Amino acid sequence: MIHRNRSSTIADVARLAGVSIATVSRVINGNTPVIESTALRVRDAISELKFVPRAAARTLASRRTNTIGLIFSEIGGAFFPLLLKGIEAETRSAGYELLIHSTQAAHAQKRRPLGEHNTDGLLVFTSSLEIEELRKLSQINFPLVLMHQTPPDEMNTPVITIENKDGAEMLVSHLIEKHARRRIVFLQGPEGHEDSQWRERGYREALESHGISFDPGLVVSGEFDEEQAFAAMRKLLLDGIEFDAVFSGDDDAAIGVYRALKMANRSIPDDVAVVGFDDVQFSRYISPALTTIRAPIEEVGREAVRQLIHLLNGEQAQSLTLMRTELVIRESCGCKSHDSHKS
Amino acid sequence: MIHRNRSSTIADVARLAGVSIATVSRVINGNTPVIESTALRVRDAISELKFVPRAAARTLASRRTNTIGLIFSEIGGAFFPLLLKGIEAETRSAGYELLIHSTQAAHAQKRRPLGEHNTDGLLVFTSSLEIEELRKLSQINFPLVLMHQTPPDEMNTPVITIENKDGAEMLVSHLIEKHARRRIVFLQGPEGHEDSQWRERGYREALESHGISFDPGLVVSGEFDEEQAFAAMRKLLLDGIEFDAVFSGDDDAAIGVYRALKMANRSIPDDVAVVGFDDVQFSRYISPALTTIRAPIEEVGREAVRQLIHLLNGEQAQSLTLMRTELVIRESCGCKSHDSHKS
DNA sequence: CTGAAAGCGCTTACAG
DNA sequence: CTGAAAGCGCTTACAG
Repeated sequence: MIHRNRSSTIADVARLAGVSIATVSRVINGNTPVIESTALRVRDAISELKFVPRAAARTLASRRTNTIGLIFSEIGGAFFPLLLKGIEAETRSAGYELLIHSTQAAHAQKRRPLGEHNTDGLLVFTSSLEIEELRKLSQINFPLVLMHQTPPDEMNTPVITIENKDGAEMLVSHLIEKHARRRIVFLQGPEGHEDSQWRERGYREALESHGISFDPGLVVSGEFDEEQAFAAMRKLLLDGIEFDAVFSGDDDAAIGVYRALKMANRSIPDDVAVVGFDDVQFSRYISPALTTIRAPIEEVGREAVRQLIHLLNGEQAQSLTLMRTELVIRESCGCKSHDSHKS
Repeated sequence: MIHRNRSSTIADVARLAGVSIATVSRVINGNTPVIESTALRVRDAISELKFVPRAAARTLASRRTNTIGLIFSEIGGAFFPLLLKGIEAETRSAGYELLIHSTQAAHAQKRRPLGEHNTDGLLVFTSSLEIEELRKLSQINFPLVLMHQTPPDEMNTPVITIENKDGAEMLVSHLIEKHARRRIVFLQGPEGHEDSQWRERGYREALESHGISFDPGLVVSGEFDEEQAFAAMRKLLLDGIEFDAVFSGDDDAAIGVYRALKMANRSIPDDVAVVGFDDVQFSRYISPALTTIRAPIEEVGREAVRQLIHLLNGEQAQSLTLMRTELVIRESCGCKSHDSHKS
């Protein structure tokens, strides 16, 4: 360990200001009235000594970590930055620290990385935590907010999610109504993925309300993943399945769909219209620009923090927050671009 | 505050195992020999009580936070996820926690969000921290590693950065040699941005070594930003400046360049070749696919953590780590795509 | 190899 | 409004 001249503590401040450490603590926390003149002396001493309270000591004494934990599975995807941005901003403005953990490369960890021992509450994205883990946390009443995942009934944990079904329905209805498509492929996400299930429901309802009968042969698995979607489309093409549109499940998968169609010399959107979901950064830049659903990802993050903070304050939290989604029409559906962003 | 039945402490474990808390501490930390049979009893007690040590108590007692801090300015950009991914993985595998702070929306914070009071060391990206702040931390010998930023001479802080100059030189030489371009615009990044300065140097050396004289009229500011780059290109075009290629400074700026050129009906790459820098996610998807430099961003993050950990262990750290960059040839330079990823 | 005890740096009843 | 003191839950010399 490198030698560092011990930085000052609350005792140093108290001595310099000529008060007790209790008084220093009170002016720092501002939760108990302190006579202004002494408060002033304390503040002077604090800035003279450049005193910064140790987080660990405060946590230990107050039994609050003042920290929120975020558990996410795929750091590094196109989805994460936006979510994180919202969460970071809101966490910070509420005066909390943010501890992040990715369960992605989860080598059997001996110690739970995030939990009651180092956070006051947890934000959990989709299936980044085993349902059993969630249940345990819920049982000890540990403050928890889920994003894009509904908890088991008995778990009464607040969840923030988006209008997946409405979004999907808008998308598919648009293909049917404006572009006269009737054989629309749907690429499912990972097994059990809730976003995918709702999107599929929206897809089916759109078909139904337009009198198009559901064809199970048009529903295949794209895993919300470029490569998987590519493979699935290749197979469909090789099998000679007929279709005039693809709802790729999400934007990442749309990339794979584009590749497969181009390889097969099917033009987008003339031969096959393609639509995605999420509106991540690259969606407007691919060619043709992707028609998709804008999900308010950053706002999902912010709202999740807000609900968690309600919980931390012992207040009531909203058990379900459903965020509106919005149709973003570009070119891959067959429209001429409406996107104000493009020239 | 919600009531939670107090979870078990080291004292509970000690009682159940019939040993002192010191012994429990020793088997947890494994730094002092403990006879196997008692160690076993302790481990049993730990799992029976589901004991997890409080981070705060350990920190306070050991005077180590076991936490690394990351200071970054622009969460939410295309660059951040990759960097974070590398940092997260390496931090975790070294057994440290990661605390993240974005200085982006830095409302005057009363308390330094990350520092000696809550971390053992800090990772700082580019200019996300004032040089004065850096100096203060350096003066008290606080472990610090910089990314993409060289410290003032007296500061002897390790830095991890990439071969900006080489990369830029490869890019510009490619334009000159393979595509016979001679009037190449360079879009600078933000004022004082080190990456930009090196890239400009590479640009100039490439010109020089090919006997092309430097024209200051071709160097304008794009700020590594889509909108700024768009505006800069518009102006160049309106001013009637002649050019046959653009090195946009980074990939984000390339998007703005594309828009401006398309708006002016200049074809890419026939009329104007365009190259970027970074190889972020969207670069292969835009049309035409962007020729750029691949920077090993994730590896920069990992290496930064490694160096910081050397510092934390009181070992010598490498004062400068320069990561290789790689030319990624796609279509915007005028080549037919070499990118194995595309069909 | 193990225990008793001091101490890490704060917060917070409890008195006054 | 302010102080003395207990206590938060660990780690780590110091003895033995």
